[in-house]
Amino acid sequence: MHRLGSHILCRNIIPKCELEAHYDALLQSYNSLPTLGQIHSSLTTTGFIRQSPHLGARILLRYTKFGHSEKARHLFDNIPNGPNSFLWNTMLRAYTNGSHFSQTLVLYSLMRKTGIKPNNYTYPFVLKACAAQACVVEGNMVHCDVIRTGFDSDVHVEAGLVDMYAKCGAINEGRKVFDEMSSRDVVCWTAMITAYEQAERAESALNLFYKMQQEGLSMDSITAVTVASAVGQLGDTKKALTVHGYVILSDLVWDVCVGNSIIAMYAKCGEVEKALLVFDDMRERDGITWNSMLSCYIHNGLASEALFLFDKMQASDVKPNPVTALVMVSACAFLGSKNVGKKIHDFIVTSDMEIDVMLHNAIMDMYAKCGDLGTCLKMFDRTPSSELNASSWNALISGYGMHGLGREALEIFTRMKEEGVEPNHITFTSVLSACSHVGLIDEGRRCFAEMEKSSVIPEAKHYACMVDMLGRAGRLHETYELIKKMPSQPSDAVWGALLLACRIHGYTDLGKVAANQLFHLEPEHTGYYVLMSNIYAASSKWQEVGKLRQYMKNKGLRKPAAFSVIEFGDEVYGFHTADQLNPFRRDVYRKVEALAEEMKMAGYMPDRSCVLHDVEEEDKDQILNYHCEKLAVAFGLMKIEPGLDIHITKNLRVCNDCHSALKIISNIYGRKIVVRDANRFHHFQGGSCSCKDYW
DNA sequence: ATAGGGTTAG
Repeated sequence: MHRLGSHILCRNIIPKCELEAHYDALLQSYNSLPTLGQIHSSLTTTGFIRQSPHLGARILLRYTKFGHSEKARHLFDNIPNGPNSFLWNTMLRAYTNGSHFSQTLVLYSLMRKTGIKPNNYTYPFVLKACAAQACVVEGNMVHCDVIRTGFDSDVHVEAGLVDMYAKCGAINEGRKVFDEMSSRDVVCWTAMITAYEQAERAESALNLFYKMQQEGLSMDSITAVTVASAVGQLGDTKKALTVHGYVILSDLVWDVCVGNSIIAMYAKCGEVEKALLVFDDMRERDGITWNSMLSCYIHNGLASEALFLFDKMQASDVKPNPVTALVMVSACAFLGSKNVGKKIHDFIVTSDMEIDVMLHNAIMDMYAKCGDLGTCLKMFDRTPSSELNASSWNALISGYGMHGLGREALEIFTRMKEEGVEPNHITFTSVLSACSHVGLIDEGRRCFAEMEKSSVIPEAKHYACMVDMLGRAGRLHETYELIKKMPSQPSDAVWGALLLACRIHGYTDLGKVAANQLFHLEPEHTGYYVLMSNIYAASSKWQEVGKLRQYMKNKGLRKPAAFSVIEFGDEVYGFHTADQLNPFRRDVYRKVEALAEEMKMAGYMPDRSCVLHDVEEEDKDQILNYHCEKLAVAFGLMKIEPGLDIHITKNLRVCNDCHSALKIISNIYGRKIVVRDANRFHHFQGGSCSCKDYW
């Protein structure tokens, strides 16, 4: 600041133009806000700022660069003879870029009142502010000004208008502007395509994209990303391949953002291998690239592949970020892999990444879903209540519920309300299903009534919980009445819950009502055909059973593969019934057959009704032996040292036969076996299950 | 001297 001071002292002997040049140079070379403030204040105290509008404008510009719109505005208001158009635009830009959108609009109306003429640079800033706040009325007024001042054929202004209308939800207005343009460049096309994509009108977006190509315009990386997102919405592999082709032809695949969006597009189309090919071919990968590939695996049911890729990511030059952590933690929750989950938790704690509420909640949820309620509760208790939100409480409530601890879940629900946290739709789902798992009917009814009085609108999933709860408890007619009273169309979950209740309690006719709805709503869902044929079988209606089976055969419907995973050390091992590739299959199959003999000695009788295949009766026992949860248990008994619990996660519900077998096995081997199925936890110990056979 | 389209991981 010495130089600056000397200039001020010598101001009387240096001509004004030279002084301006000096300050210009100073402003160029000093790039920090404090210095700028010092220059500003010395210019103010010496009064130069009044003598030289040029310097004032310079400082104003600098202030806007640092995002200090207030300081800039102060200078703006004190410019002798008022600011020129350029400075008006600069000031508007400062507000818009600083997200002070209402200030932009206020200043714009001041500009009009003052009689300053807006120009082609003015409108984009103002339109952006309207778009950001979805001010369609103001936007419309600006549009009128645009027409009045004759800037309605400027391509930048027009693109701004299209975008403004789209962001205000007035797509058709935007389209009108778009259609009336005399010439459109790639930006305008992309603005219009994005408008459709954002409005979830993916077909329209793609049609417009094809039209753009027909007109001979080539896309750029932004177009590519938007179009890929539109295809992702449709989940259409054929279209995905076409878009991928265009991207290759336009030489855009090497753009990281484009590559990322192509991976996400394939992920949403269920094309894991294609996504992986793109991933492997990328020349450059950022955090989003890795996270996209990880979540591609997870959303397509390949969580163990995700764990493998996560290790590779740690060895790469891109380090995991909080989103990576979130993706991985939920993968572990899905798989029920507590050891891996803990490893990732440790990684999160030791790396210095920021843990926000969302991640914190996801970790608690992971522990609960991996059967470690203790750690979940400990984390909850150690968190200051100011840092807990509804999802934190939900994690605990659903955790207790899944373990069949309905009373505890209700207690937490009460505490949550006492602490002033508003329950949301997930809270009510968790509470209702907690009640359902243990048959707390009165409490469940009370919660449902409470929800009807609260601001949470009961959705189909809440009705499904109620139907499940009442149905399991045998109150089938009450259930049916509830369904008839539903304000919306009953979903497949609702009818499914009723069908299950009919299976449990042997109601054939009501079952048929539910099944007919389901066959209509979800014709491809095999589980419902299986349930209905179980109902027929239970009342010896073999002809009907045969008819259903034939129907499934004709339609080529197959039961989704049952799958169990078990953790051993830091590895996750998967088992499914006809797995010829499993490296442990020989030992495991031998063990499972030995188990069958041991169980028979302890009084086990295979439940052949659990086998739907059309095979000889003796062969059914073999099929039962190879059910995936039995294979996983056999593996666990061989590998996991005595004294440790055996944890298994299954993608479907445990079948009746496996449920009774696991009870007996827990008794013979004196081990605790914890199984999480599609609905809840079963803790097998000493010959009985924590669900008390109510499931 | 100033301007328009942005999603992709959750």
